[in-house]
Amino acid sequence: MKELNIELHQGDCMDVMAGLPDNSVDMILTDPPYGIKYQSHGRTKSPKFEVLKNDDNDMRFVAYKEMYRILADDSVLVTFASWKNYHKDYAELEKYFDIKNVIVWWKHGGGMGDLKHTLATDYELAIVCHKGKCKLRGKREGSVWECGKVAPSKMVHATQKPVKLMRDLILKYTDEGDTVLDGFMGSGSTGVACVETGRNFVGIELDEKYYGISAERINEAQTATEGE
Amino acid sequence: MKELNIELHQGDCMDVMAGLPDNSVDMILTDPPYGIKYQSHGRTKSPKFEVLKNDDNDMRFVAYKEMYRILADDSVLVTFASWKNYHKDYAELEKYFDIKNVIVWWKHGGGMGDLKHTLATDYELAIVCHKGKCKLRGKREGSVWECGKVAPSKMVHATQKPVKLMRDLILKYTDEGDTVLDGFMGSGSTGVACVETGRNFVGIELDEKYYGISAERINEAQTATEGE
DNA sequence: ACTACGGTTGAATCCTGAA
DNA sequence: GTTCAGGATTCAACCGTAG
Repeated sequence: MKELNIELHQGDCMDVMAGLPDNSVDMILTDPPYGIKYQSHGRTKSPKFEVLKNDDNDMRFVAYKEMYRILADDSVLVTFASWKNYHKDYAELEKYFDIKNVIVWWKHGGGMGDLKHTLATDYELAIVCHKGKCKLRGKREGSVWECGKVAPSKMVHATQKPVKLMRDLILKYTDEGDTVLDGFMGSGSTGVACVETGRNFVGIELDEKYYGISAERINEAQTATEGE
Repeated sequence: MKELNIELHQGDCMDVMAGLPDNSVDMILTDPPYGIKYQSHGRTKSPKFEVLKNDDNDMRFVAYKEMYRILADDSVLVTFASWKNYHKDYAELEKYFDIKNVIVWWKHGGGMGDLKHTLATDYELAIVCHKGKCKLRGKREGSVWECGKVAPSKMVHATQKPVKLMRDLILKYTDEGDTVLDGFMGSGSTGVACVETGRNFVGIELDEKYYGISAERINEAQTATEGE
């Protein structure tokens, strides 16, 4: 396999993105904090994961604008949302992009909270934003994608996305050798998916701990795919 | 089975709702025009169905406020949306209601449009809005509901919802003998589901033709369930 | 290869009290 | 008044281990 260009940054995504040229990446696939101060596992005492850094609306909204500049024409930005913050992200993204699809990631499995009065929320939304016209690779598909979530014992980040889901998205919107950007790496699933599918990757993470975890996971994926 | 109270009105839903007392219905289940000037089957010449009447944002937004008044405490309004207008409805409904869930109705099967550049949208969203606290009947459930769509050959309305879907929603949020309101009847599926589940029904439809179709379908359902 | 069983979990929600 | 933080609560599904 041709050698990939993997470029990781620890720091604020606005600072790092400022150094990236216009129209320079072929896809942006990212999962910013939703602005809900999510405390994983409902525990405030000895939580498994800390509350996320950068967890406010303005942060990601400013980033979306900068991402539009960096993204190449005829490419997509895919960003995640829950039904509670979706309407805010939609209204913001609509200013720059053509929103052409919203994919429902059906993750199955229970929810939490007041289950007498509310249904368990077992999906998240992926907003597909076009800059120009990005053609879809592979076979024709619907907008509800079933994919199991990461097993709790294997979780290294509170809101970790499955590599399989990221891989499917990358395969749908890019070609081999393209470059993918993730401004909020978290656990680094996007980067791992890039390595597995032969895409170059630019990853940014503010939190030192998660930067380290991301780098390690991506490195492991590179070792695993060597000699293929 | 106890005799049901079925009350159908042909006219503007604002006019009819003005005559309904506060807190007088136990659920509102409705599917207003989405404000996207939907022309069924992509045809502008000799379309199968005409462009819907009442198809603008303001109409349903004003109606939502009036519906809040009519709805009893500890009950829900369930209204449908697509991902394209969801953010507008959400922002409006949030002013009056507690939005507690958004159900994804996964209808399977392809959509239309530019399939080289967009995925087929094969779901719609049902926004569950609480006035007070409405408890859920039956077993605990997730938020993605699979239900096949109405066969094209049996369609009598451009945006017709399956009776099964409406029945499941009614069973989840009401008890037998409760009263359900639909301010935008369309094909009358909500009314048919009420008859089948033993709920009283108040239905309103502006369009004369669809009012007739609704009345007929509901009437047939009543005949079919007689003697049960 | 499978099944059975028990512990753990969840982009949550409610309530109370402090600031 | 209103916002914010902490602790209790939730249960079907999933995971991991044993047999």
